[in-house]
Amino acid sequence: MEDMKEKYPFSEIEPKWQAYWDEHGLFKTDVASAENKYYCLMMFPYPSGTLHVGHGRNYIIGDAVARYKKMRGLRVLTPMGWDAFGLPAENAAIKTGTHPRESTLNNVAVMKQQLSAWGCCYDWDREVTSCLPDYYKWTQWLFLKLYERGLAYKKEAAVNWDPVDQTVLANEQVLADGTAERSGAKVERKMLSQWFFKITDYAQRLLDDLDKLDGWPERVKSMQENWIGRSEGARINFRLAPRDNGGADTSDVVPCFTTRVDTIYGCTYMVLAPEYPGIAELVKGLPEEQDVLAFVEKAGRLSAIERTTEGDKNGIFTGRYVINPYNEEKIPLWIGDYVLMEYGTGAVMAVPAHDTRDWVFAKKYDLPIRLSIQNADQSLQLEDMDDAYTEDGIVVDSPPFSGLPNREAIPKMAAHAEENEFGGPVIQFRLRDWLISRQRYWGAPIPIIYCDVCGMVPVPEADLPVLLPDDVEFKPSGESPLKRAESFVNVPCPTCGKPARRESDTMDTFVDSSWYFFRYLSARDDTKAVDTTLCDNWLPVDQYIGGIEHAILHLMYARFFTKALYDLELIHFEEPFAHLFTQGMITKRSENDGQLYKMSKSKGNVVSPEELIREYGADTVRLYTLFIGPPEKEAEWNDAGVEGAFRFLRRLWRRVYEHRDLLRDAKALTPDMATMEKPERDLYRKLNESIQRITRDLEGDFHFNTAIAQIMELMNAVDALKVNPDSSEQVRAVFHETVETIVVLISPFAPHIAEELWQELGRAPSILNAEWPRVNEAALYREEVEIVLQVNGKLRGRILVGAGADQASIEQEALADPQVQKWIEGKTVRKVIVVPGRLVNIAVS
RNA sequence: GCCGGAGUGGCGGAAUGGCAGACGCACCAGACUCAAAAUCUGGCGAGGGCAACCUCGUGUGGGUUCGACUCCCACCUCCGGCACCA
Repeated sequence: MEDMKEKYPFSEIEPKWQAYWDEHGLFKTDVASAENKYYCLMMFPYPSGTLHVGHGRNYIIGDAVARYKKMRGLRVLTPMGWDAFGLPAENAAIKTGTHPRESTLNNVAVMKQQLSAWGCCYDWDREVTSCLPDYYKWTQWLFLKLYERGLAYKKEAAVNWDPVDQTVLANEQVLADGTAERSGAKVERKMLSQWFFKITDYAQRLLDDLDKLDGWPERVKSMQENWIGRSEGARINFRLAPRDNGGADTSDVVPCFTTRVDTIYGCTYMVLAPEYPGIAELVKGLPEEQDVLAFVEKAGRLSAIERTTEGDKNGIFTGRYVINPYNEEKIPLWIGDYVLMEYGTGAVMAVPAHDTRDWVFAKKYDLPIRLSIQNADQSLQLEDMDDAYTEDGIVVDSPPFSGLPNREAIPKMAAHAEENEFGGPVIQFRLRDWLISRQRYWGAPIPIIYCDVCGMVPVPEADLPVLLPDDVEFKPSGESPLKRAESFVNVPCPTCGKPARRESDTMDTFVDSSWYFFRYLSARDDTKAVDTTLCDNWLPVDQYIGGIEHAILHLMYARFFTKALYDLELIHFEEPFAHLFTQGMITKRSENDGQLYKMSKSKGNVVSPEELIREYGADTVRLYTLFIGPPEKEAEWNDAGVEGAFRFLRRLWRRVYEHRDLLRDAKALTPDMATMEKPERDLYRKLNESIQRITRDLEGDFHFNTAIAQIMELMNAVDALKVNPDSSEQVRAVFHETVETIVVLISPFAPHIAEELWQELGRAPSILNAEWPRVNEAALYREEVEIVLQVNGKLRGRILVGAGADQASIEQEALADPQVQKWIEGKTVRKVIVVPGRLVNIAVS
């Protein structure tokens, strides 16, 4: 063996061990057996080309978990792949002319190299790349399966239009402030015919099954719950009052949804969304016609954000009336821009006395207001109110329901609607169907053909994949660039053979990422999308690791896909991820304004790993990243902190170097508690306490920061032992065992140095095959324990007592302690609390 | 407004209801050195005291308890999600 280098030679050993792991395929997993399986999954990245240390946290955490679990004897599956379709590559192509496939695959190669330089190991035999035909063929196949089941459908709807990326977006991809999640553009509304996945069919199941996800963070579950937005209420059909002139109407019912049917006797008007179907019909020939149509037209031009600015509500009277089925009252029918067509029925029963929005609208347009709920002391007076009363109370002026507490009235009044066949209880969700069409090139083509004779025809499975053509001009025009590719668009109809046209839109890239974790199990299988048996054996994923930014988007879509595949009987489980870990973002102060931001080029606060790895090595970057704070929380990157991690690894290296001869010779020695003196006995106890604590930290929620702190403490204790070649046999034995154990304990975090030192200590590589250290319970025993002495809860001293000391004698000793004497002198001892092994608290007065 | 999470030294952070501030960073002092770097040793919440020690201290105010960063109630601030969703 080569002589050990004095200076920690990270730049030599790191590439060496990376090559070793690669050659020996240490993370290549045979999935034929699922015994002791552990599926460790990291969200696969978009290959943007360069990773910064903020991205790195995800992979470093995942790699540490995978290494730890492997050493615990589990058969770990850690695959990696690429979410490789997406707009950045296409936008770059527009600017530079480089084909997205080329730039994407180049970026994949670069990022693979980066991951390797971080020491992150994967089973690359299972690599999936979503932009390659062997993957997107199956994305298309799954689309067809959803289509067959009616879960993929096309409809005309008001959709979110991103004017910068020139494409439509799903609701999930629009932020609360009305800007696009990706481009930051202000989203516009457009009426377009688009493809949707019917995720709303799964709303209740997606909500219910959140309860099963014990391994998920509460906040992610709560975010999904908010997003799904279930509310219980009632559907009530108001009758349209006939025209005065007796003219006919296409429909004579206006249904509405309400969660407050108890207030329906206070309903004084009704409001329709401007997009409500048939408004033109409704007002035809009335004096109000022109004004109403102008109002509708104007509302339609406003963006979602302009329309939904709270407070300002605009409306117009239609000239028509509806009849409240509870009291047969005729009330005016209005149109209001605050009513959403997408929620409920697009019609709202307005109860200004008990709804703040209706109150504002009624005041503005001088509409009548009527109380139908009274407060507890019956003191509500309309004249005194300056806002709606939305609290609970007693139903009034609502025969035959008057006098009921309103919460009790709700089910009774809904049942009344059902009995009389003008409505009944219903559940309403906020969740909308998932819009998946994108008017862009770099995505999986939607496998549908439009034939003038046969209509919409799915591409036959045998014809998959529908390949993306290469010769396409990328100019964004608001229509898919594929639409201008003649050879792509013009195809014979698969059914009748007549000339037909292909769908030219591509799928949202979130479709690709909704099923990749199934594909890892059979990535090279060209006969089917997913392998049912392998998936059933290896899923749900034991540990999923990724960013909180996907709390709703990807994680909801993937759950939906899993349930849909379950219904298709392609798999036999309904939730894909048993445990979810969302790591916090790494932030850094911007040099521009000194504020903390997520790392991004535009903020000028990006730390790239290359320079750090060159200067300190990958193990230092890994150790610091894991030590920076609790991994689920945000953390601020601090360059000085990196230095600290480096110092620790260098110290560990030096300690082994300094004592290399002693360590080699001590290999044959065994720690024996019977012959240990106190100093090495203390270290031996500390060693075992550390193993216990570190294991607990990792088994819990991956508390790497405290685990690493514990290793540092143990190292401090090693140094305190002051070992030298003349030390006793037991000192040398304990020293050897402790150093060797430190190397094993640190190996998930700093694997390169651990491998090198492991070998230096005369062990055969790889350390990944080493067993995780076990606690020697006997070593934890203390002959003497320190007892803290308190008087009235304040620390007044400490004593050492034998481990077996009984409460009475501890109490006696405590009371005899001079410090304690001082504080209880002249006072009455009222109570003495003895917590064995911990403290004595003496209450005096 | 509703839902979720968090407030601890100069900084990142640690503490099964039982010694608040582990570990690291920064800083200060000392050793080594011609010197520097590196390394090693020690100190490092605030206030008081020559000192032994004492008082205060985990966002604020109450409460439970022998004992509260930890549990309960009310509130403040910050972060995230939802929000004209009827």
